[in-house]
Amino acid sequence: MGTAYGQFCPVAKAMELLDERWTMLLVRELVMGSEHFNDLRRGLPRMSPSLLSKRLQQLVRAGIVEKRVDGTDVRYLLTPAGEELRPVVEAVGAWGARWIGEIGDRDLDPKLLLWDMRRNIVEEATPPGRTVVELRFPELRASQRRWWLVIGPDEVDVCDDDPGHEVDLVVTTSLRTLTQVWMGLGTWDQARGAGQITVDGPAALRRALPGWLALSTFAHVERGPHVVRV
Amino acid sequence: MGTAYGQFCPVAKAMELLDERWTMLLVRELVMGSEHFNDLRRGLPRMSPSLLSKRLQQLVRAGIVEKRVDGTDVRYLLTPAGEELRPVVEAVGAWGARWIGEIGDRDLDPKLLLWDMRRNIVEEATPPGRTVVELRFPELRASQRRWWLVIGPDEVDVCDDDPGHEVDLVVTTSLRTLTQVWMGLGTWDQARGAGQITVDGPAALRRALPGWLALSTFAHVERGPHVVRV
DNA sequence: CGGTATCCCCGTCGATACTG
DNA sequence: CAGTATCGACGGGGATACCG
Repeated sequence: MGTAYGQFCPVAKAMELLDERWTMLLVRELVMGSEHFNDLRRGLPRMSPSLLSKRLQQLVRAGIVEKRVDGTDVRYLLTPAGEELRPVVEAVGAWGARWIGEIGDRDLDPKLLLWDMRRNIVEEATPPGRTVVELRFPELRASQRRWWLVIGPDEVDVCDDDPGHEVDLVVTTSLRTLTQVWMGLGTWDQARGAGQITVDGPAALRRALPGWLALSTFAHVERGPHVVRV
Repeated sequence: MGTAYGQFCPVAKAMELLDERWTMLLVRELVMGSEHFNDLRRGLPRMSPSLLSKRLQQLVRAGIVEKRVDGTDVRYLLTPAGEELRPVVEAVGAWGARWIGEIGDRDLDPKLLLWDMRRNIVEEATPPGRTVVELRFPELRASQRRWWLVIGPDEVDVCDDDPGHEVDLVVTTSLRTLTQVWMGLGTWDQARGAGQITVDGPAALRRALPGWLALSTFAHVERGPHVVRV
């Protein structure tokens, strides 16, 4: 790992493992349930594959992650020690949600947002059969303007080009608005009331939408004054 | 801070502030109550003063630390946002105490151990007047072999050379044993029973010692299998 | 899908010295 | 006590290409 701190303190020893760039975010992805290399990549799009590979090896060596190979299927699973990092990730995320000020445009990413949303969709609350939701961010450049969530009976897909299915719901908003709603800063209904989100489609589907589109893990953290600059 | 992650996730935004080397340990020192530059240095002896200065400035800019200058007196205090990092430090330390395997010889440091002990001494439980405890680590080289804790009526001093006062108690042990007791791996009495610690001096003082020499903040964490290698 | 290999730059950090 | 100044190396990590 990084150079040792030369301290016996448990905080120091733990941070020798955790303070390298990307490591905590990788642990976050594992805690959130991603197991495959390319799924981890989707949650960490700015991390190079070689660095992801290196970090995974470090965590395996440390005893935090188990690499389970089953034929062609490779999974990275948290060991019990790794699973117990969940409270650490939660404490960090709760602090961030509570104190970090407004996020910059550089931190908005439609692909990442959709991927996060995908992970939290409440399958039991989705309509039977297949539901296709199109998301439109008119302010973005063409290649990032339209996205599709294909909520099948058994799985959810995120597409950045038209999957060809008939669209059931069209959500039009700004990327910032949807990100903020997802993070729990203002509610879906507030944003709709303010005209910042419009939803087109059958009334039943529109009403049901907030029921299965669960928000971020940290959406319900009680907020502080958001004074921290980062 | 370090390069941005380009993610809106609160974990990512928080780690942009916290994942640089030394930062979490500096926050630990502040959470533990150190306020002066040179006190912070004592808790972070391998950190260069310029880097400490830089990190403090970063934390001040971020809104986590307040630099309060009062004449010649300079103090670094946690803001409310910084104070709320305490649960993060505790989660990290608890995880480390529970899972990190045996610490290496490189992580043992008598000066740091005594400084940590000094901070946790229960002043109300110390004997009235001045008590001088000499600690002996026979296995260390001469310059690190003898230490003195001078527990005055109002303050506690750590000395690495003879303060000249009459010594009330002499504790002889190995640095590793004392560090492990301090961290909660085995008790004072167990170590004494095993002949790994001897205490010489008046019986009343010997009996009282464990009462005012409080252990590490993380000594009472329930331990796991200590399988993590770092 | 699941990674490795390579290359090179730039920034961090460590070391040391020095000052008000 | 409370820091700044300087400087060099080293290696982390970003980018890119490529393989099984």
